[in-house]
Amino acid sequence: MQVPDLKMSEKEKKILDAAIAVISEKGFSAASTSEIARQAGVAEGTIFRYFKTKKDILRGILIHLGNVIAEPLVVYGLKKILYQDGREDLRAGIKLVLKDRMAIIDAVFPMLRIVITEAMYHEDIRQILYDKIISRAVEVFEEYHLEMVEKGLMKKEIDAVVAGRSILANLVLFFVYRNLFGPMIQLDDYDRELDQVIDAIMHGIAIPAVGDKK
Amino acid sequence: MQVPDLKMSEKEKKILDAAIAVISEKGFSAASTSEIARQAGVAEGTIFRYFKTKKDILRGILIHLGNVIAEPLVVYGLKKILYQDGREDLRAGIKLVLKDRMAIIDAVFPMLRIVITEAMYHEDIRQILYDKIISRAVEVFEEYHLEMVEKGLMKKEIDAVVAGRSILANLVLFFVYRNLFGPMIQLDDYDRELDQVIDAIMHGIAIPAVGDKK
DNA sequence: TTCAAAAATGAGTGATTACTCACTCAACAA
DNA sequence: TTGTTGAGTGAGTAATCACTCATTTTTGAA
Repeated sequence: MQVPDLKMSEKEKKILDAAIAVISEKGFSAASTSEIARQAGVAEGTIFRYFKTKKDILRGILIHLGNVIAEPLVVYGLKKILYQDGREDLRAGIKLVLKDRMAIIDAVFPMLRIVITEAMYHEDIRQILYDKIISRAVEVFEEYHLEMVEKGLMKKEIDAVVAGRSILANLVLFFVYRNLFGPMIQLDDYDRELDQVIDAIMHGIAIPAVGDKK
Repeated sequence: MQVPDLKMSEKEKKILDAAIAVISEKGFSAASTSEIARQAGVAEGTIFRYFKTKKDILRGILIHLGNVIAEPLVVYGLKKILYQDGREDLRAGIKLVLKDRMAIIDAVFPMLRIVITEAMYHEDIRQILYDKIISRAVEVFEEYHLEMVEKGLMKKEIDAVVAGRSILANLVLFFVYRNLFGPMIQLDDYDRELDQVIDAIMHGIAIPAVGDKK
């Protein structure tokens, strides 16, 4: 996925694209500015006209992710589910959105990999990640969750954060299992497994005691 | 958490401990052998008597994780749940085990962070991770899952892999949310949130349709 | 106590790093 | 045509890197 324009010169876009590619391949520390320059087709000095330091390139990637990618990844499509009433519609809607998100994650994975990795090591990166993406995602999901509780489709006993995290968690590990460990395992039928994942998210993995209502 | 002995000289242990500390702090590429040596209290040359290359140190950490840490992280305590019959016992057992796992993850987090990060970038590391830890974990959980299905406590419609992944996923994101983003958020009561997480794992976040049995 | 083998050392090596800066040159104004 | 500007350049710089190896220190059997 290419970096779209946004008050950004052609050169700057080229450099960011190259930086994402190289850093995602080797990791931030192992990626050299000389290789980024080569990949971008500019002189090494040019990079430092647009980014004061190498770390500024990382910040640029992160801000870009927040501005351009976070919105479709988090918000887009939720409304589609939000205004369904039937339970089967809900399930189908969730499936659609999850499939869609899998595709988006796939497309922006290089960028995500960089951000996730660096967030594990640097509190300042984590702070930006939280401010630009996570807090916004929580906000959006809280609204959605409230709507679902009012419709009697989601449990009010489970907080929005826990519920949202459960969805995200299952989605992420589904992705990791398929895309990172895919070569090592015998992959099940995608749709069948996704159905099970949704089942686990919606109704859990345990059999409820007889007579239990919730 | 310190590296325990296992056919390992005092020096080698010291170097591994220092390597884990330094690499976990800065990342593998940014960690220098000179700093690892300083932290270990040995000369830089000594490191290369025990590890042929820097990458061998990483391999050493990974193998150590597989040999010593994976077992308690994955297997230990499952039997405690396995031989409970009551449903409330099951819930309490899961809670105990999850709490215990949170503590273990906390203790080995430096090591985990290194392995997870490098696994994201290198297929060969991923392969070792799969062979030494994941495949073993799947094996253990499959046995547990089968037992639970036979007791009528877990759904047979959801595969062991999906069910186990759901538990792991919720546990991991619970940890990440609390320990990495803890400073940025207002933390709920730990036990209350953990109860909700278990609820989400066991019975899902959606309200089942009236008349539904599973 | 003696001495050979093993372990440990740290200065040295060539390669690579992020970053600088004196310079080039295309584009436009006067 | 001449002068001015600033984006773009890439050789240069000091620092740092992983790794080597000649030398010193430690060890333990005789």
